[in-house]
Amino acid sequence: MSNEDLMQKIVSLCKKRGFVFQSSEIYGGLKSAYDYGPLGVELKRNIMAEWWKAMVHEREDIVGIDASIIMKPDVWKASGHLSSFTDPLVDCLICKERFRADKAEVVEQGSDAVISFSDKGKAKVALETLEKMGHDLKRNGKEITGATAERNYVCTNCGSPFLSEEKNFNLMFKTSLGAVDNKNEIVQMLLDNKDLSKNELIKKIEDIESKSAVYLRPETAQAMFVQFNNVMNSMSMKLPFGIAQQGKSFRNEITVEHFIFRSCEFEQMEMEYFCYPEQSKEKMEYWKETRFNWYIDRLGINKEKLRLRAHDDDELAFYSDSCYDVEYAYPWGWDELEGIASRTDYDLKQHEKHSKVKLQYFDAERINPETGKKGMHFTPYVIEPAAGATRTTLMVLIDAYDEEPGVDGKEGRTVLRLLPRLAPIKVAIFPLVKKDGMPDKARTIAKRFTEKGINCKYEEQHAIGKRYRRHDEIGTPFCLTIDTQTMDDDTITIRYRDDMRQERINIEDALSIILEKLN
RNA sequence: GCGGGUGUGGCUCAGUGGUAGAGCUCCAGUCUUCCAAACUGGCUGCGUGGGUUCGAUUCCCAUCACCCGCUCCA
Repeated sequence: MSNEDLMQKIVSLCKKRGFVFQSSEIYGGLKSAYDYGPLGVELKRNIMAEWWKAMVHEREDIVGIDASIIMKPDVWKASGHLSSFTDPLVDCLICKERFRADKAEVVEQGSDAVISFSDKGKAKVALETLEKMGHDLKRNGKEITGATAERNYVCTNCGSPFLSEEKNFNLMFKTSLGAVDNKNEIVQMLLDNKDLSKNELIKKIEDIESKSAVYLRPETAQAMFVQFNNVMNSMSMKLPFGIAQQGKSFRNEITVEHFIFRSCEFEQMEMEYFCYPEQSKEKMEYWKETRFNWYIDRLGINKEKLRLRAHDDDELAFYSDSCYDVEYAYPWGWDELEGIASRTDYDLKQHEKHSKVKLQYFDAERINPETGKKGMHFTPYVIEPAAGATRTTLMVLIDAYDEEPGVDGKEGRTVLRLLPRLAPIKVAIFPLVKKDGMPDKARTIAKRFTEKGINCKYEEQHAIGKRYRRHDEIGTPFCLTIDTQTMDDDTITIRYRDDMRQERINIEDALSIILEKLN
């Protein structure tokens, strides 16, 4: 099976069996937006619950929060997202290349511009385009000359000075808080300033808009820095300690791709681990190992398909002193699942600077080198394991997908070999046939599972074989079947998804056997 | 954003300038006692908007979405 086929099959299975649907499908769909169906929501929640269990419940040193998605814009000014998330993008009108104006090589305004192409043919086509635009230029082989640089940069690809206007592309979703409509104010400003240039007017409109502008968070991390004091004080946290959060984040991605892998609305599982500066190296080692192993031990992912990759120096954000990505071998290649970044004391210090509120830790035992006495305030360093819940869900589906060919003239089957703990439905309970009191008996048994918090599904339609195969396809690890013998001696058959093996067991034992296999 | 491809019932696909079929699924019934059984009957569709035409699912244009590659990815 080719990799492209695999992705198509996953996407198709997701829709067919109720894992993931295209958002707003009946209206033609919305780019990069997906809805989780009845089984998808179970799977995603199970994955996120595993994370929460491992990162919060099972640990003394980490606590969770659930912050609001919209925060005061000052947060994003301090974090740097407002400025660095805004890229001035320009399109080349000749070669169609899109590039960042601030990253283009600087040239002298008014100097001669040479537009060059990889071959004569492309140059010829470009010359025709330019003629249609009303420019009379000369072509010499692969190059076109005679144009003048109108700005202090030209196209990074072909050197053309014929460019679109700079468009500010903000990676954060902007909206406005409050029911007030500022259109009147904008119109009045325009009427009052008819003599201003276009750029000056844009600036003024932005000023008006910014009064009510708020942003959807592009990451969950900032709330954990902003609430540092509240969490530390209310929970009496002692260094090193962590704050964890799961939730939706939003980014106006330039390119969205690979189904739910990169989408504008996505879900994160992030944790900020605060520590003494001198501990940060050791904690980095600890977290990258811990997080890597989580995928193997707690999600049951194939070890061979996971790797830990250190960022090159040129990949590192300026405030970060080291960063590792947990990557998975997706059908399209190795790609990111989680980033574990050492962020130094950058974030807390930024917020301290902007909010004028001290975001520091007080250690009563530590000797302050300045005074030589016990007791010292300082800004902790932070290690941030930031995982994508959405892409983890996709990865789990891909990793679990398997097809078995049919043997002895029997139909082949599709199996999701999910770890039982992650399966949307843990147990399916069937009456062998729909009569002789079997349905009632089966329902009674199903109730005993749901009462224990195990997601259990009763089903009676179709033939028994079809029910088994359908549950293989959605990853249900156990099927229990009630037959005539059950009515006599209270035994049932348990059928295992992975090898289709069947065993006859007592009803009384079913619950404990399955509970054991779920842990 | 660029280039290429795709869009036909729930799924996978076929097909035609005269409003469409198959397999599977689904629903009802008969029958069925363990791995997608059989039989009978039934529901559901040409992504959207324009244009050409007597007539468009088919041709043209636009648009939306998805896939592949490039670009981008704090």
